[in-house]
Amino acid sequence: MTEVREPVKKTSIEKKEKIIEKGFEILCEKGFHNVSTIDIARYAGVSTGCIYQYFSDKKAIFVEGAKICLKNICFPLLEVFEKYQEKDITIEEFVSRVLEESIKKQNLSRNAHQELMSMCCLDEEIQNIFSQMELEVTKEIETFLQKKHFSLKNSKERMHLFIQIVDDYSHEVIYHQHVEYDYSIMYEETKKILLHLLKGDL
Amino acid sequence: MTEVREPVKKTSIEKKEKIIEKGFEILCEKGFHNVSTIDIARYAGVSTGCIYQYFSDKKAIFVEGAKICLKNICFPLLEVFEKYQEKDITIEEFVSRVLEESIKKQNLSRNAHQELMSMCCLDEEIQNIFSQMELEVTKEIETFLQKKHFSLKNSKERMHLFIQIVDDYSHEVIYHQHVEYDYSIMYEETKKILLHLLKGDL
Amino acid sequence: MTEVREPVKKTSIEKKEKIIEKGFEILCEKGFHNVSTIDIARYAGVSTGCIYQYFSDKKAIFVEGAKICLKNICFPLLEVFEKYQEKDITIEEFVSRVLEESIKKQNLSRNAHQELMSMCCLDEEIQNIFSQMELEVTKEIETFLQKKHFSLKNSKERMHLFIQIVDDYSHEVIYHQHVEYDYSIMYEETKKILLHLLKGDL
Amino acid sequence: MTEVREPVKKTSIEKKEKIIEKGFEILCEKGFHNVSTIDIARYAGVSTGCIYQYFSDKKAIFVEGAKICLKNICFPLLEVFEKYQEKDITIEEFVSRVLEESIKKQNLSRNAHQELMSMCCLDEEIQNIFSQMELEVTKEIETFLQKKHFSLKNSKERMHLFIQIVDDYSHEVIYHQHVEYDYSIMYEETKKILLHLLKGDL
DNA sequence: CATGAATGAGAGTTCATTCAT
DNA sequence: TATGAATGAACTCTCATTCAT
Repeated sequence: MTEVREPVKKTSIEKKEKIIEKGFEILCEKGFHNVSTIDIARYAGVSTGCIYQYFSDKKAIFVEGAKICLKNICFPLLEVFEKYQEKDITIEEFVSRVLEESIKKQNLSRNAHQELMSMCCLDEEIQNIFSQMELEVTKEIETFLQKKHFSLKNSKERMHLFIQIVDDYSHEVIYHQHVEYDYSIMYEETKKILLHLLKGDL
Repeated sequence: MTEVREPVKKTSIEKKEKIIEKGFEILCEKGFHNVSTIDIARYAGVSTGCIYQYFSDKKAIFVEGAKICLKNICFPLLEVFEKYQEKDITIEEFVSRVLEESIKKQNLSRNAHQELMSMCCLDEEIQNIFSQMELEVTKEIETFLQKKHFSLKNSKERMHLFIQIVDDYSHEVIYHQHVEYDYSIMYEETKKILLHLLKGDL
Repeated sequence: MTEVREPVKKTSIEKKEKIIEKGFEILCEKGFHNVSTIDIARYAGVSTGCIYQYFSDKKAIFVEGAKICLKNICFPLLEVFEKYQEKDITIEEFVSRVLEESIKKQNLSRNAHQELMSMCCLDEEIQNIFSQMELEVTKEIETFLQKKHFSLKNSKERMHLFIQIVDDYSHEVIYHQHVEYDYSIMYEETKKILLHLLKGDL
Repeated sequence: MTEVREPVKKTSIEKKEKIIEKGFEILCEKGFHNVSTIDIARYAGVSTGCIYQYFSDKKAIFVEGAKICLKNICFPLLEVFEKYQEKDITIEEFVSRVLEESIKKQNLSRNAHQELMSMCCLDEEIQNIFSQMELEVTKEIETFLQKKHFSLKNSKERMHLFIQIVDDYSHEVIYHQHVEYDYSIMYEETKKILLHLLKGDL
């Protein structure tokens, strides 16, 4: 394996970022195994050789992209938490914001989520990134609840369920589109579960 | 594509079944794209040519395996429903049985679930199999509830959430093994949500 | 290579003949390399194993078929020679009959000729069969001419040209179908050449 | 099918040409179906991957080679026509030159002709290349004759016969080598036919 | 004798990675 | 640094041939 360099020149940094951005985009759109490094290079507007200057292999591009993508998904949620920590917002409104924000962000990276799930299942490195992110969000919500003077029993486990259900919901809304389901009802039912998870009176 | 034959002789049927069983096993364990047809043949104890007598291509083996695997996951659940339809079982006990059965079955096919999720995301054929199975289970639960004289509001959407959460739970228990979580607490919290989904008083 | 048996039972002889007939037919129609032994077996209504009882390999079927096919093409010509040896037929009429008969026969085995030419070029065994046949026809024409009291100078070489041109003509008429050519004119021009080859007064 | 690139660098152009030259050579020598892409690569001194950079598949190499080969066969003939258009050459001498040139060229590409005929019979693409070439030569001869003030009846059909017989002759001389024939006699007889075709007084 | 399931070497083709320019 | 032509191992799939039944 050729030595991987870290770019220092401004133009080089931009090049690396371009590869991550465009590379992750096309990898997610077409699926990791259906995209060649030549495709990535062409799509990012660089040469194949250039890719191997900044990345050890094809997977590394995906991993870098995944990290950024997850941050982009998580940060809006974290922002919601922060935004409403000081304000006089009800828990009900909070849950609504979280769901809305989650859908909004997943919509921005439709295919990304599919491919992320795929890779997550098969690749330990990606799995760890996921875990790490979940922990961060979990902590943030707990802080939020404490500030709101909610003392939650079994908070860690409930937060996990909370995140999982938020994720399931937005995933279902965006992709599956089961024709049999009424998504406004699904929304209400999901909200009820989330609320009870936060309120602790299940 | 060479014609695909359906085996009639007993030994041939066994051979086809062996390819599905062993093939699906190794495909799930190592990931679809990390296993060659030669690997599958060797692992199943047949020749590569033999594989192409009964399957049009590599994916066909996975699809056949996936169908059986999903049946194996779903049937135990359906059995639970049937088993307790006539008996004097409480809803609480019912939910416990469902969770236990779900974990038991997923344990039998650890890696399968990971690879299934992967492929499900990327392949429409697998997606449809999943959808079909969910519908079947949904109907079965509804029948069960009717026999128990529960009339459920928003039943379809709740059933979807029910199945999803059961699946999340057993998946989490088996794979993620987040060290931070207390799985007996997770179990209790999950049960509470499931119960409320069935009772309708959320 | 398993021993090849010569069939003795009547049904077996019929089976071998069926394989040659049907096998050669499909080999010519689709091209030697585009037909598998399984195709041949199915088309001839026998098992693949059966083929290897009477033929050492796939090529052997083609060779046997080619021999018969060439006989079928040559014999009608030879018949023409014989038929008109005793009768009071003019050389002009004779040439017409030869051309007509040649076309008629090639029409009966359209694709055969194409595939024969292909194989002839690449395979010495087929080449020899061709040479042998040409010699036979050559001799026959000479005999015919002697009976008609034509003593021909350079007869062997002229006969070769004769056969070649007859073959070219019928091949052109049947396959090429160049839209630019008027085939009745081609017929007349060809006849003139052939006549002069026989008459010796070129 | 991976995209096919057109080489621009001098070394790459040479590489592509090498593949055509050497590839066509070995394909003709051993027969299209008896040569693998690995054989071609090895014989041309490149990697298998390199072949697929410049050619969509194995057949494409053959087609490119065939085009060049046919040009090499036809151009010397066309040159003969041009060369003697202005000069005070007799038709008799002209025919001699054509036959000599045809043999000379076919000798340079012995096996090519065999394989070309094979493929021509089975592949429409090659057939078309052949037809195209024949038309070109036909036109050229007609032009030649007009300049010599020969007005030929049935010129198209006669030109077709002319080309066919030239081809037959040189093919026979080079390959068949029937021991029974005296090739100097064959030469004289062929010349007579060709002359009469041009002179129109058959 | 007949069968056709099984074999496995070998086919054409792809693509992550390298390296001379 | 940047390039993209070149590499060749590895892939999926085919089919002439064999052999247990």
